[in-house]
Amino acid sequence: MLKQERQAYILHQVNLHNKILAVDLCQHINVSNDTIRRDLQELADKGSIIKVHGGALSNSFHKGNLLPEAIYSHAKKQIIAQKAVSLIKDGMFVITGGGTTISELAKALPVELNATFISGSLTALMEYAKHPNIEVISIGDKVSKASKMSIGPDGIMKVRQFTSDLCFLGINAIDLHNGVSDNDWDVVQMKRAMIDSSKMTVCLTISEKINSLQPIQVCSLKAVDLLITELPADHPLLKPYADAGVRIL
Amino acid sequence: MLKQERQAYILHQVNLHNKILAVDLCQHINVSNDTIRRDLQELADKGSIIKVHGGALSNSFHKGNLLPEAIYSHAKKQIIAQKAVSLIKDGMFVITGGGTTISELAKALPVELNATFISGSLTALMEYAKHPNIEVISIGDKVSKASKMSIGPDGIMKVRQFTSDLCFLGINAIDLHNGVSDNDWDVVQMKRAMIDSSKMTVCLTISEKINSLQPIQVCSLKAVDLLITELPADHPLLKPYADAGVRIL
DNA sequence: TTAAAATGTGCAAAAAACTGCAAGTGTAGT
DNA sequence: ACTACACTTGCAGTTTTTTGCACATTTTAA
Repeated sequence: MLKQERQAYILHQVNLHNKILAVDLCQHINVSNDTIRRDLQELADKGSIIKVHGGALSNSFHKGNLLPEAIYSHAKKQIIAQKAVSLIKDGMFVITGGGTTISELAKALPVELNATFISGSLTALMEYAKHPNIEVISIGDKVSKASKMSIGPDGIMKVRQFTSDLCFLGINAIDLHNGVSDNDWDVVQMKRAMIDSSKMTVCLTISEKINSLQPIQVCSLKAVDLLITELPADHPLLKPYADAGVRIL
Repeated sequence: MLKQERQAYILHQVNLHNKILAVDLCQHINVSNDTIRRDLQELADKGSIIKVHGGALSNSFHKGNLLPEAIYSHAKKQIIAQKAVSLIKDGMFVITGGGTTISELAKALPVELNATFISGSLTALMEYAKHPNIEVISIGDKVSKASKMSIGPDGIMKVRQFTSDLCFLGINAIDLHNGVSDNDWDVVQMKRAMIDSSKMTVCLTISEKINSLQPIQVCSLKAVDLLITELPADHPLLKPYADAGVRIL
């Protein structure tokens, strides 16, 4: 087998599987691993692949999969935010949790929107406060370091004083049997209070968290009025939830 | 599984769930926890994640969002912050306003300090929440767009429930006849409540604001226990205030 | 305070990589 | 045909990387 032929094969395999082991190539092509190593080195020098100890990775792994992974999921959250924004009408009272998805929601709010936003998340509040026409109400209490949220009985009591039109929660895990679940007891208490005090509960999550489970249940599926992901509403992954009575957006 | 592949997976999981346990990773990837620990260490060294006992956290939350250089008279405010920090002892309850000077104070707090900080300023709260040993209590109410502070009767009532050891206020104007003055009615109400509810009131300001006047009086000079500027305590500009009974630092 | 879990460190085995070298191959010019 | 030469390939010895294990230490939780 010719050198160029061999390298073309390697490149093909790498791009196909996103990775390749040097030992596998040795067996497949039946050449010494020295030859394979030299091929990988040349391809890496040309920038066609990324050579690592034990084999090689596709370029898309770093440049198209890893770094943009953050951007990619960022894009997903923007899609989710757009859908969520469409639910908010002038004059509404909206209570929200925290997290990056909610921050995206805050950034996506149209400037002409007149509404009142209630939250205990410092990051979310900062975003809301930048908007010109939105009333912002901060829920105060002891601030949780992990979640950058005010959490405690005092805050929960304050939340219960409101009756909001919408409750937006970025969620960490949801599955058919256990509903929405999370891993922070105090945050869960706050989320429950938010759900109880609003007419409609909307859960926001990227699809990767669908069908995952965390130790503490926030609420059952019945309590979720609407589920928003970056996927289209008729996506098969969401079908079971639609069947269980959750509206999908 | 290749090392880079593994680390990419870890990074993905961390960014997805905002946290990950080392033991879980061991099971998922099926390698020894030594390997996982080394991976976490490397990722943490690169700054991709934050390594903690038992696993790792996403660093996306903890990145600072204020550029220090953008703050006016940044160096002077750091000097002020250093002086102010020297007043805080372990176990104290400290109530603070907002503004860039207070943010500098927050950044200058020593990591080993154990104290409780109370504030209604979103920016200040964000800074306090980054510190490991500080209890943070958020005062909630309607958020003022201009000052990024929670302000209103509810918040004032909450402030009055505390008796703090120290009250730090960044001030906009101070002069001999009118004492401390400001230009935002709601903010002034909150500042008054903070002064009333603490044993000692400390005013922080850069020297440019000394001998200036704003429309609304916050408090008289008598109510100010301590005045901190970037100038040395015996500077002639401050002499009249010392004569009037204000301690200078 | 005590027990369990997690961490750091040193070490050793296995895998992989690097280096130099020699044998094989193909090409071009004489 | 034959030689010179560049190029490729495989081999052996050494070095580096990776990984798991044992043990002492630290941290956490009850």
